[in-house]
Amino acid sequence: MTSPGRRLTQQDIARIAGVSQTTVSLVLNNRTDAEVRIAPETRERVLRVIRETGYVADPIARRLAERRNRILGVFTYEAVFPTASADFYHPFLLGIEECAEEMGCDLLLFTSARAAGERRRIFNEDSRVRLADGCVLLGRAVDRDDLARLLAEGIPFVSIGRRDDAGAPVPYVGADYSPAVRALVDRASGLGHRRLAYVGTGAGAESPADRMRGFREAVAAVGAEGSHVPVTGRTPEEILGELSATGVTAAFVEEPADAVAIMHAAGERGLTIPGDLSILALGAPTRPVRVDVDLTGFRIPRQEMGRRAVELLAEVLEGGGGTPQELLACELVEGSTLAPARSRPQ
Amino acid sequence: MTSPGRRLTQQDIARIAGVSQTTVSLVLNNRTDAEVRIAPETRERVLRVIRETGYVADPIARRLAERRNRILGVFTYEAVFPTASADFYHPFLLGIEECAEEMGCDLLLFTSARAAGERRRIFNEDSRVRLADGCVLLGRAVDRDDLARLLAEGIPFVSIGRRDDAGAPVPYVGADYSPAVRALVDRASGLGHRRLAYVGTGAGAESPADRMRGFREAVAAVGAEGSHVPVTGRTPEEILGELSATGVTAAFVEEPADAVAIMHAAGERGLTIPGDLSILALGAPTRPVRVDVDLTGFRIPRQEMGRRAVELLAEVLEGGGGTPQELLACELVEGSTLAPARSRPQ
DNA sequence: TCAAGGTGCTAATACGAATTATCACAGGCG
DNA sequence: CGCCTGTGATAATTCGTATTAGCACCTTGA
Repeated sequence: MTSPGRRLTQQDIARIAGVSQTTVSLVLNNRTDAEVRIAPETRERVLRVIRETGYVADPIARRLAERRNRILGVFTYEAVFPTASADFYHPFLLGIEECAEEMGCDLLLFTSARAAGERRRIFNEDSRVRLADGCVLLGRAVDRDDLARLLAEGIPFVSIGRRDDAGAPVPYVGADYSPAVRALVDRASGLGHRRLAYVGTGAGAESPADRMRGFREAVAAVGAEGSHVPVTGRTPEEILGELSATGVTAAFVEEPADAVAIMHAAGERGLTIPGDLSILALGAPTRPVRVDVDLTGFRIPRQEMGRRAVELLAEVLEGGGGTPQELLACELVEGSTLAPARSRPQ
Repeated sequence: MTSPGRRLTQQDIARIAGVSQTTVSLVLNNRTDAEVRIAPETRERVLRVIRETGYVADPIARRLAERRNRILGVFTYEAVFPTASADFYHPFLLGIEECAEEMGCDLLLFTSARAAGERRRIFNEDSRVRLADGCVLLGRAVDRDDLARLLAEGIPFVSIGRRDDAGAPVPYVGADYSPAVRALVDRASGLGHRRLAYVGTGAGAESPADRMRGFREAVAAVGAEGSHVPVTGRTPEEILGELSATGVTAAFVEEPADAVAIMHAAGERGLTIPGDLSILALGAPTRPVRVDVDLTGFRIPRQEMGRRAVELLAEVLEGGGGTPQELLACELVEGSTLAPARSRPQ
């Protein structure tokens, strides 16, 4: 059943070949430096024994001798697999996995970091963050204190999603929301929309703040009228009501799930989209939702962000020294929920 | 600001707490043997330093010295996250994650196991399978040689999905397809269906073979007529054509994605489901597909299988000695694609 | 004949945690 | 005073591989 006796070691090979363990190691690693010389016939003898015995180096010991795991940690505030957020996280993880695979690294999911019933924390009682060589942080909102501590303790990490400074600059790869929102506003403006609204929180974390900033700047630049319609604690009907009441013709909705809900509400009211109201979706749904229309908006390059995060982490681990910060462009999505503003009696 | 160069070791903790590395190790492992005595206040001091520094034992070193590190490996032949198979793997991973969490284990995804451009192999140049205490194998088809080698080297593992012997019995937890398919055949037979077809490969791996076997046995038992309609390289229209031509009234479709495609083809031909043709789906879709009908068939207990695999792996690690092999029952799904056979002119 | 230089290999050690074998120091007793 | 016992901690060693420093031997050249 189990392999007979002990696992073969370099020591065993050395004994059989009549050389030292060092020599075996040198031959195995094919070291041909000027410093190290092995007679061809000795090398051949060692190789023969290795071939005959089928010896394979123990990866554990090998990694102990190097100083790294080749393990990358992935920390998410929300659970990785459970269904609610799976759709949102999935593309990031896809990119992370791809890149880790290419780099020959394994991924460690910190699935155990959950304080009972509580929100996850990076530093809980027995945090295993240090278990990996470095880690990738995933999550829309990241605890500021956690970030500060990661920085202070010099733990190599890269955040997916832009983060404000937390005592020091945070390494991140984010989506470049501002210009993307600006481009949408330009489009809407070009189609005659003059009363625009930002529908969403527009604050609370960096990414909504970035979108809101892009919105404000663009509205100012094109000389349109921009309002902010909050969503928390309100029904789609109420939101739609406010949009209609204030004569908004183009709604820039932070969360696509809200956009879908508002569209349904509009349908029930007899309003047509985009005939009566244009809807622009600012990103990807973070809540599970059945999207049955082609929302105009932009695509967050999630997979690319995942990939890039791992690449940057690798650089950090190589001792690059700097604090990488990158924003990746979002690609505009044509969709069918933006139309020319209907000329209407003022 | 810690120097980001090195990672924290027990030696560091020892220095800070003013004790020896041995003491730190003893405290960490909560050794309270009669042989080992640590003064409560010393223990507390060490624990405090550990808490403050967030020290975590290096799993590699641990695994080298001991033979456990509380890390469970998850090996998949296909990538874990990519979209094509995500929906299929997700429930398994969910179960695995849940159970691992309860056991206080972390999960290590072997994402690095790919030889450039090739299919993943468990044993590549420096296989990291041994990095974890044991591992769970996931994948519809598993390489026979890999299994044999895992067995030969005595690496603890449990396969999700039944596997044929590979030199020796393979530990697994699988879905009990045969009886599930048999139950569906019984149902169809009870509703008057006499010409049944198995639509799918019915071979190539254990799970299709099990379904096919269940189908054949059941058909024989109820004295119906059963045929095999292959799918590889054929369009849904062609398949549907063969079903019609041979007078099949109930199609047992291995892959739900195919079932959906066949239903669409039927719709275009003016055939009604289940009026003209009953469709039975044998499991869960392994390809992404929009399932807009309630397929009659059975549910593979994927989450439970994931959980159970981890539990069995734990038993194996405890040194249970045996080779656990379990099949979990599939739950029948009523659905709406099975109806009484239309009495039709022979 | 002995220093200089080249060649081929090995002893020693590091890596980080776990374990075994001791060791230092009380206090109690005869 | 010397012996014993219990307590609390540590030095030394182990796991298997990689690396560094250096040793022993041989050839040259003066």
